[in-house]
Amino acid sequence: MTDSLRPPSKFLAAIAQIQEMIKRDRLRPGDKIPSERELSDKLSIGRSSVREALRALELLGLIETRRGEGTFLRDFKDHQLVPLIGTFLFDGDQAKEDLHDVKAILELGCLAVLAGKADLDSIELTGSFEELTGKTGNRLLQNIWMIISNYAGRDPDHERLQKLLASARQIQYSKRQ
Amino acid sequence: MTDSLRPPSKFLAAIAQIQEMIKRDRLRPGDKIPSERELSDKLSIGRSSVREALRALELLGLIETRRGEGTFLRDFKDHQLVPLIGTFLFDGDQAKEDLHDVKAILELGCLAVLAGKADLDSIELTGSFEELTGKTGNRLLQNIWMIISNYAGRDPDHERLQKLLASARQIQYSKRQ
DNA sequence: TTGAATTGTGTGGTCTGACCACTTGAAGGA
DNA sequence: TCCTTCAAGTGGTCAGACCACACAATTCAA
Repeated sequence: MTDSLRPPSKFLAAIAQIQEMIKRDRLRPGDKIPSERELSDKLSIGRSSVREALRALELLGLIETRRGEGTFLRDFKDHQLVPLIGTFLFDGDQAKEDLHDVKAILELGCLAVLAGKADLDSIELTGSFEELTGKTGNRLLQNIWMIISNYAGRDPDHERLQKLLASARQIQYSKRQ
Repeated sequence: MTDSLRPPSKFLAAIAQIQEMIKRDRLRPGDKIPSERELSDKLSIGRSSVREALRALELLGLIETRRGEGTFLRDFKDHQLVPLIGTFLFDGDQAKEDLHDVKAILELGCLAVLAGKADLDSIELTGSFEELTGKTGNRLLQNIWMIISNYAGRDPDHERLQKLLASARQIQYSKRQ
């Protein structure tokens, strides 16, 4: 007997089954998922373990719980995720630079994506960058940028944006050739 | 009375205090953190709530628990995090494209960072991209790329990498002017 | 009839105590 | 010395009990 005898913890099992349920029932953000007691009953898992799973998912920002009402699927926003991870991950000062670098990378990439959709020359850099990420239609990119940006702090540095835009235009032109 | 009357949940409080303890005691990956019962005692929080916090941190890949031994700080790797998030986040087919786009963006950015450090011309695209992300020295970038890449699946598409490298070189050259 | 107050039910939030399974190391005996 | 045994500590899980809260139905007074 090597291993594989020990079944996955109820905690993980609960997460998996909850996920499956969400998928099977085609639940969308905002929808309500069964109560803790009901889940405990249906999955034959103690309420404690169900709660551990739900709390974990909540910390990930995937669900939202409202006392007296229930538990709801959440839109992947307003996550406490990264500030949290950041606390663990970043200690020194180097981290701050990393953060800004990644942010810049995402923004440059965002512009590059837009370059493939429309003419960059027509893009106005008036509002926040958030609008631009939205225009890409790439939800994942948008989400990651929001996460990073939220943690990095907003900087209305228009000069930097102009430089980014310039770089992006170069990419665009090079693709045209 | 507007609000702010309701104290943060014990669950979140536990997470916060555990974090603080880790920071205060200068705990490093591999170190052992106090047992659940001890935490429950020290923080004056029921063991259930402590467990909810620990399970959440475990799902994030921040800690590791070994039955009979204890709970240990973990290096931010091998996280189950994103396959999980992905299951929630991605439904349609559009998501797959998003994923690859973001991956490409990160890789382009990675090259751009390297362009600021060394000569891109000397970079060899032999091994996996993982090496390159490591060379940037940007842990965050590395981590995010690993997450995305892990979920997007590895593709040894050298042709695409060459194109990326070309774009990166352009950026580099434009900066030199 | 209408409106406000009450109550009931369902929900998440938390604690406690009790087991079980497992690891470790110390105590004991061969 | 070496092996066995066992006690203590740890995470894993469960059941039950409350509490705080939200909501809807009900009740009762105006």
